[in-house]
Parts: sequence; structure tokens; C-alpha cells
Amino acid sequence: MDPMALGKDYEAQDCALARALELLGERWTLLIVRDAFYGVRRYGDFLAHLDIPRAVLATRLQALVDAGVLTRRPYQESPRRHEYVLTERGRELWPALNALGHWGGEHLSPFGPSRLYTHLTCGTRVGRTGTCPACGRFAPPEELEVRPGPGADRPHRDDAVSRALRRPHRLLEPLLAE
Amino acid sequence: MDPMALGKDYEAQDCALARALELLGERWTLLIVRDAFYGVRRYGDFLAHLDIPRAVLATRLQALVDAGVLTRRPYQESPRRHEYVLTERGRELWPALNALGHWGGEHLSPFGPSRLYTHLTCGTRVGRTGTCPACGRFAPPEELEVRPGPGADRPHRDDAVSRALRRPHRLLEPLLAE
DNA sequence: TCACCTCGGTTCATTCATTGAACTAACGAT
DNA sequence: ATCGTTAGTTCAATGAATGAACCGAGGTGA
Repeated sequence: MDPMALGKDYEAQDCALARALELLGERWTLLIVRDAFYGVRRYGDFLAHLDIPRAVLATRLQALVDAGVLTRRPYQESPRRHEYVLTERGRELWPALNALGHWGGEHLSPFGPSRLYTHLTCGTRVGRTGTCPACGRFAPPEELEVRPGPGADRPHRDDAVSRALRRPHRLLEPLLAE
Repeated sequence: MDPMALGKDYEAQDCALARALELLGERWTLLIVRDAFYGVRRYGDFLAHLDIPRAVLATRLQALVDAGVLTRRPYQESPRRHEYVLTERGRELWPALNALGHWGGEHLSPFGPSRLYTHLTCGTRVGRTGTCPACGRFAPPEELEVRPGPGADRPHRDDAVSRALRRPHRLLEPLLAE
């Protein structure tokens, strides 16, 4: 991964945000990362949950691996199968994802947010900065639990990932299978 | 602005992040919002700073106005001209923008971040959550100053906006003209 | 008066990315 | 031998982004 190589556009933009967007601003990419935080790890599960074209999913996963956001590692031999897991660099996207999702929940969700993130140690919902209002500290994703919120299940989905997310689940823990 | 109307895609995604991305995930949109935080307000200035096709800029500005992120208001009569300014809803995007930019600066910028954001009251650089490490509080954009960082001006741009941003500037204050 | 400039767009042909359906490949199970 | 599962690739059709040219309302200067 050559850090000098900016993607095909935004090149003239001398800006950290532009560089982030070069990777993360592509269609579907941030939804894939969000699913990775939920604990989705397998190609087929991303596919079923996101309704994303297979080719696009493959391209995006590759780009995220190239950028060091995900690692691709075998979870079984014969037949050799791989899973995609967030790296430390990927996990550091949590504040950005949380802030964006929080904004969407506050401003674009007429029935309220569809998922709530609560700090495991104190049970409090985290705010737009990712800080837990109860303990005052930033709550890292490992200490958070997702649960359905008031606006949940509006268009009722019925893939394995959506079903699993109907009960509280700790972020980053594998969501399915094992 | 009908909050029920989800854009053309991601529709099946029952998720606040997907709704935010519906608007903000389109190419160029977040860079436009970033420029608005810098104090860019005029069509022509966005155009010169971003190197964005005119048609795309017009479409995106319209979408941001429709979503209530920007307002379009006259800044002179005869000839009637308008400027685009962040609304309260738009200003609430700051944590998301900061987090994303911070991540890009830390992980994708070999020469370090090209711009630094410092809290005016204490002169400290804000972190990935938008919280000022010195005073411990969240620093709202009005209290921040942008200045060039170590990785600044890599591809040397020479439009009015880039020139103005070479000296420290308070976020949200108009950057040019008046 | 006429030509020219500015600002904020719109129009349109070309290029590029996304889509969705079909196909491939490796393996296990029946 | 055939079917099912998982993780892809290929490809034609569609749709969005690009960039150059054009437009219209007004000011400016000769």
C-alpha cells in the first residue's frame, strides 16, 4: 500500500478529508465498515445484509484490505475460506462512523434512530462524539452494545444479519456462525 | 423536504448511517460541506477551490439546501446573488467531518495532516472526537481555528480559497469578500 | 449605444462506475 | 454422479460524473 498514491480523483485536494473520502467515500464502503463493526465477517453475510452487487462487494473489500482497514484471513482450510476483520486502523474509524450515524439518526430518521449504542459498563447511550455521558470518557467500540432503537425495522429485512441484530450485540464480536 | 423519502438507493437499509450516506455519501458532497465550515459561501469559490464540474456543484448545493444542511440566501440585490451558509443542522455535522478528517490525517497522510484545528480559548489541537484535550470539553466549530499543518500544500493550489487558508482562520467566519 | 466582463448557473456528448444476471471453481455431502 | 455451499469473476446494460460550450441578468467603460 503506497501512501503516496492518491486514488483517481480528489487528487488536487490538499486535504486529509479528501484522502479519507478517496477510500471511504465510495458507494457502499462505509456501510461495509459499519457491518464489520457489527461483527459481520463473511462475504456472503455482507452480501445478504447489504443487497450490494457481488462485484462491487469484492472490489470494496479488496480496497479496504489494501488500505489496511480490514484483514483477510482464513477461518477454515479445505475448502479454504476467508473472513474480513477490522484492523486497529479500521477500528479507529469508530468515531467517524458513530458521528455520521448519530447525525443521520437525529436529523433524517423520522421515527428516531434505528439502532442505539450503549456503553456496557454504565448502560448509557453514547453521544455524537462517541463519549459516554455517564462516565465522561470516550467509549471505544469494544465497550459498546448495539440494540434496536425506536425507528428499527422500518423496511422489515429478513437476512441472517438483520435477525441477529434484533437482540443486543457487542460491537466487533462475531455476529454469526463460528 | 419529506423525511420519509429516502433517496434512490440504500433504501432497504434500515439504518441511520445509510440515511446520512444517502445525502452525504455522494461524490463531492462532504468536501462542499467542509468548505462551508472553512467559510466558503459562493458558488464561484466552491468551484475554484474544489475543481468540481459546474453541474455537479449545482446539483449538490441544491441537495444540501433541500436537506436543510445549507441555506441559500441573497447577499446582494441587483444583480441578485446568493450565498450558501451552513444551518444549525449543517453545523452539527462538525463531529463527523472532524472525525473523518482526523482519521485521514493520521492514517493516509504521509507528511502529516495538511490542516490543524485548534481550540481558540486554549490553543490546543482537538482530537478525533472533537474534544479539546486541554479543557476536556467538546469544542464547537465556532471556537476553532484552521491553520496549515505539516503536510500542507503538497500539490500547490492557487485559487483564492487556498490562498486565504494559508493563514489561520476561524471556522464558519466568511473566508472571502464581504 | 455597444462591446465586454462577472456571476451563477444549464445543456449536452463522452467517459466511467454501478448494476444484476449468469457463470466459474473448489470442495463436501448424499 | 449430482447437488449444495461459499466466494468469487465476467459481461452487457444502465446511470452518474465529467468538461466544454452555452445562456441570461446585470454592471462597466469607451
